[in-house]
Amino acid sequence: MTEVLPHLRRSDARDNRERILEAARTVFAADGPAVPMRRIARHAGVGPATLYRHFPTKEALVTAAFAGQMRACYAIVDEGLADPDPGRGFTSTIERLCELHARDRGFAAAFTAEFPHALDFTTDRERAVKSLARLTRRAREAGHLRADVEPSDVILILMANGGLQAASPAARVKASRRFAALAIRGLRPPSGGRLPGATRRTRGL
Amino acid sequence: MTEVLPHLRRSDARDNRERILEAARTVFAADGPAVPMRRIARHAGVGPATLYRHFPTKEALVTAAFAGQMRACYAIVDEGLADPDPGRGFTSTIERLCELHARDRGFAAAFTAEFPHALDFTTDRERAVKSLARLTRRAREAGHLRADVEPSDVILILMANGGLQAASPAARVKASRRFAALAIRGLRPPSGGRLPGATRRTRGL
DNA sequence: ACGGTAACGGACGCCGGCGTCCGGTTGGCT
DNA sequence: AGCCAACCGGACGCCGGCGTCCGTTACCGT
Repeated sequence: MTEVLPHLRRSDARDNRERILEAARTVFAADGPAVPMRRIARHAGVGPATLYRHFPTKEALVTAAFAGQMRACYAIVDEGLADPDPGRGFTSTIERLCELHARDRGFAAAFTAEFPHALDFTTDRERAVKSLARLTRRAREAGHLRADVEPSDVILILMANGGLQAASPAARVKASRRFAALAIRGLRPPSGGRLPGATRRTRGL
Repeated sequence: MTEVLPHLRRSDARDNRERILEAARTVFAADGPAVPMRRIARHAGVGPATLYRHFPTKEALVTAAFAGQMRACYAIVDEGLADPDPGRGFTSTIERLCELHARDRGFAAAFTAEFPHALDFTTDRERAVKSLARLTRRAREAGHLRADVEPSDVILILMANGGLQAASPAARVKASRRFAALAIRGLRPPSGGRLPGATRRTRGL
């Protein structure tokens, strides 16, 4: 994991790398991933050249900066799968993912689809998506979700959650919580129990 | 309404104004309101100066370009209120608003909150929001929505709907439809009937 | 302690968007 | 038909972000 990169042979380089990553996390979280590279450099107390040497492209920086958040996502989904109660596992996963995304604006954008073609962790992302799908099917087959709920609906909800923009992070989190609760209700069977009969059809779709 | 502006005394000026507006609608709808002014000018076959003469600021252009969409929004909400069935009126309003916003990316952004302080139709927007609130309360009091649903939840849903980004407009509309159906279910009382007893509590909030 | 080199960061040129000026064009009125 | 002003749009200078070069600094190994 902690391989010796060709550079980083010196201590100050390692320090700078860390300072850059921390600055990136802070700034991205606050203002989204669209901020100019130089602002991150300034915030890290570092020249632009140094920033570019460590992370030649913004995508590289984003990938490195959000590796931790990405792991947190996996952890959330895995813990959901580990929950013996499929319904509770599903619910808490959605809630926690929504909150995570609300807290970190930059990560939300990156996770959803900031860089069109492929962020470096696209593969990892797919793994998480697959787990999420398993989690969803498990909850559905246990009768905690309507029969017509599909894994893609969860993605839909997560994307929609990303649309919740607000001035303060606190307001974002609050809105996100409310939204998650609402969306989860939308996925549950009519009476909350299991398979209470035919699923009522909804207009369109 | 069709007052004689100080300029526009000549026919070519009126023509250009129309061409600019049409170009703006097209480009904004396709790529959102962040596109450079010059691209709209080019698309309209007009020089930058002409564009700026007609619409000194991007906000002015957006306002003018989306006046029609804005009216469509009013119409949708008003028709919802005109529906004798409060539940159906509410449902179809949400569905139609979501679809409208999905079709026109630029308008969605503008309507929600593209320009922080005040788009020119902020007042109008507030009127629409008020009507939406009335529509919501009416549906709730008729027992078509859960007792704890608030008008702000509808705003929440519309904002969330704005987070549904997709490459093609068609995909956006499709996702938006699915999402609207899901969200509406999230607002309905457990068994779809009216006031079937105490509202089940949800974790948090 | 000292040489060599990894690493730093100020400074540079490039690009694209912005808003405006001004010489040329053209519609409208007599 | 001919004038005049309303109107057009190419061209300009400004700004801010980008990515890179190179002289300087300071870390590390002997």
